[in-house]
Amino acid sequence: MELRERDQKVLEAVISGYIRSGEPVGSRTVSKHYGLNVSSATIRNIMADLEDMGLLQQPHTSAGRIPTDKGLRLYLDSILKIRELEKQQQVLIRKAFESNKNDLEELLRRTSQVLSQFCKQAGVVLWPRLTATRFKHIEFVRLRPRQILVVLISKSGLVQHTILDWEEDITQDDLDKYARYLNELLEDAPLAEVKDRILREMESEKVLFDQLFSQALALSERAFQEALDSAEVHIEGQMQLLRNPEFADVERMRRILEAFEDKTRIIRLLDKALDPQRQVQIVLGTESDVNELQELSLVSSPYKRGETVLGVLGVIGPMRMDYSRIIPIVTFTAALLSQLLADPKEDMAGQGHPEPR
Amino acid sequence: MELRERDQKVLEAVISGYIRSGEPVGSRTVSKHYGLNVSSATIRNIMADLEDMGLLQQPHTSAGRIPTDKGLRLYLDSILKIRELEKQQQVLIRKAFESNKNDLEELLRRTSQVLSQFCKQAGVVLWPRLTATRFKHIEFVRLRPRQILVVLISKSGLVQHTILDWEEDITQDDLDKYARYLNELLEDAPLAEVKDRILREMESEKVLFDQLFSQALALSERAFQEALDSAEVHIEGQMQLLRNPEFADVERMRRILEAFEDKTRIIRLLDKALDPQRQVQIVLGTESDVNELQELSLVSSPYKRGETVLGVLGVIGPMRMDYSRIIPIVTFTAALLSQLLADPKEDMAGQGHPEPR
DNA sequence: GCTAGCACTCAATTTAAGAGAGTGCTAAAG
DNA sequence: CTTTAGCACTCTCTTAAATTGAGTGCTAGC
Repeated sequence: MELRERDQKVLEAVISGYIRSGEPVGSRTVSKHYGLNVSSATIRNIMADLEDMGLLQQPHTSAGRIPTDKGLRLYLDSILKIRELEKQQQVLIRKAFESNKNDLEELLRRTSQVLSQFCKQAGVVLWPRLTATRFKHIEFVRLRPRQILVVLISKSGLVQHTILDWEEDITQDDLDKYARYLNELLEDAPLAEVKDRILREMESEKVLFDQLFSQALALSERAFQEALDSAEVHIEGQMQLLRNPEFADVERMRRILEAFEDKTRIIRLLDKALDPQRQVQIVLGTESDVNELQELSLVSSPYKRGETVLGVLGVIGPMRMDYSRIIPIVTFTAALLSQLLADPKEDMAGQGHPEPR
Repeated sequence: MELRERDQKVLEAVISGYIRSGEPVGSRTVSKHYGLNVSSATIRNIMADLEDMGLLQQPHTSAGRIPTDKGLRLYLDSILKIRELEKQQQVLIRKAFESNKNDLEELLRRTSQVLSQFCKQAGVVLWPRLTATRFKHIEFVRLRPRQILVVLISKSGLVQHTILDWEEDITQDDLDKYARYLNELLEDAPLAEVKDRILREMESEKVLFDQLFSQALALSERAFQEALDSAEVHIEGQMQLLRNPEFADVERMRRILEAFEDKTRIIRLLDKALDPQRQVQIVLGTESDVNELQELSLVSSPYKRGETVLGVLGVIGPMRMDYSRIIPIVTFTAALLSQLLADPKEDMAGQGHPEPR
């Protein structure tokens, strides 16, 4: 079931017409405005064929056609040609990043704002996986008896804290000792390897006979467990979605926005999109397993430092998005963010120039 | 212009009818369902009087009446009697707090969830003002040359961090010394006084001649400046608002929800409601200066540790909320939170039992 | 001062009629 | 065999008119 050149053209015309207007596209419109020199009747025949193939569908008899998911998928995979982002837009986006606070979290929040603003949809940024960064510092603070606050800082400046309930009370002095020991032991270690390193250390003789060290390691193990599992995502401009006419129905919109409140779903979705191989990935809602997001679609791109993928960023909008406009924005933003991250901080695996202390 | 008993009754009937249904309430309904033994014609006369007084209004001729802001205000201030929350509900709310993680931030997030869930509106919690808590720990980490990450921990377990750009490079060893010095100097100090204490210390002779100390103080001053100014608010269940039929208009709803995205507005609103004198405060949107929230209303209550007001929590919903149900929930939740906070951590001014180290 | 009754108003709902967009099919032309 | 013109048909959307119903204000009588 191969598509001939002309059939592709028609599919493309229907899809881009639908993306522009949100309305079903009829044969007349296609024959007139998309430069195929055939009559509307011919288009109708082709459209009927495409419908048989499951690429188009009719909301009702005597309406125009809209793409099915399958049709959209085909369009995205093999018809749409992705251009580079216009220079002009590039400049604007660069400018939006200018008030560079050097604070990573700030930078990521800004990124999601930029995405949302330029794409007029919801912008999402999945926080860097801690496992992709390097250890910088750990600190224990005794909040009250048997309760310890652990602050973990990655070399990139991400700060994570957890409160641990510990069976046994530890004085602040001891905690300080633990921290000094661990800070030395783990200096500059990739966080992904930290747990291994702790386990290896736990087995070494030196530790086996030192109550202090072994407790420090046990403590840090628990701390890292909590820290490395956690994932965080920042979503900006969800309300832009309300601008899309297809979400005029409040009840439906409410369900969708409620799904956004539980971020674990979004994280799951983004996690799936974290494929370092591909520069851009598009997940149609129907392809995901998140029921509430069926009618939406995600355009995402991983961002990296050097060769290491840190996280993903992207845009969530209605299936009917102007992909030809949004894809370049997303990939450009991802590249720009990667560039901003690469520059002055060396945090990535395999390229550490440990700084002098 | 005094209201007679009966007039009050009618006002109350109209308001509670309107709150229940969201529709204008007619004279027949009032005379039938609200146990005043007078005919609808009499009610009509009274309603006309109340309208003259500016307490009621008609959306159009031949519609029933709805309260004006003034009428609502009068109702809230002098007619509505606030009952205690039903025992049954109390138990449910207590239960919702049970998985007590001891983590303050977690607790506050949970609180806003509870508020949103039980009130079926948006729940908000203004984070404790750092100035109301005590100093626990400060830590400096040199991220890269001339860039320092400051982590500030309050005794209650709140963690704040900022990145400072410093003119001059400081080694991690020196930073550690600074931290030790400051941790000793500021031990258990109320954060509100910390800046004073730093300034005083800066003038003392001991420091004047010690380059190290003076830089430590300068650094910490900048850090505290950033930390103490920041305010944070957690909002949960905004989407519940979409459930209210008066927000069926997507465009209007979008504007409101967009206002939520910029939290500074909400913070300003809550800040105004932070009156330690009153157990519960109600701000009608029209009384606030936030344009986007004109159609909403806030029911809030301060929460404390001991006698110190830490922050505010509350519920944001349409003006037409079931205040008689929501006010008890809000005050109860505030009291419960205060109780949960009071118990095992001693962090409040004037009652410190500093823990042994 | 209260109430029954009635004329009147206005929004919301229902109904009917068109208009418009688009299709599928057929038959003729290329 | 493919393309095209033509036409009947379908279905939605818009508009206007008619109807319904809730509610009011006013008046006159109790």
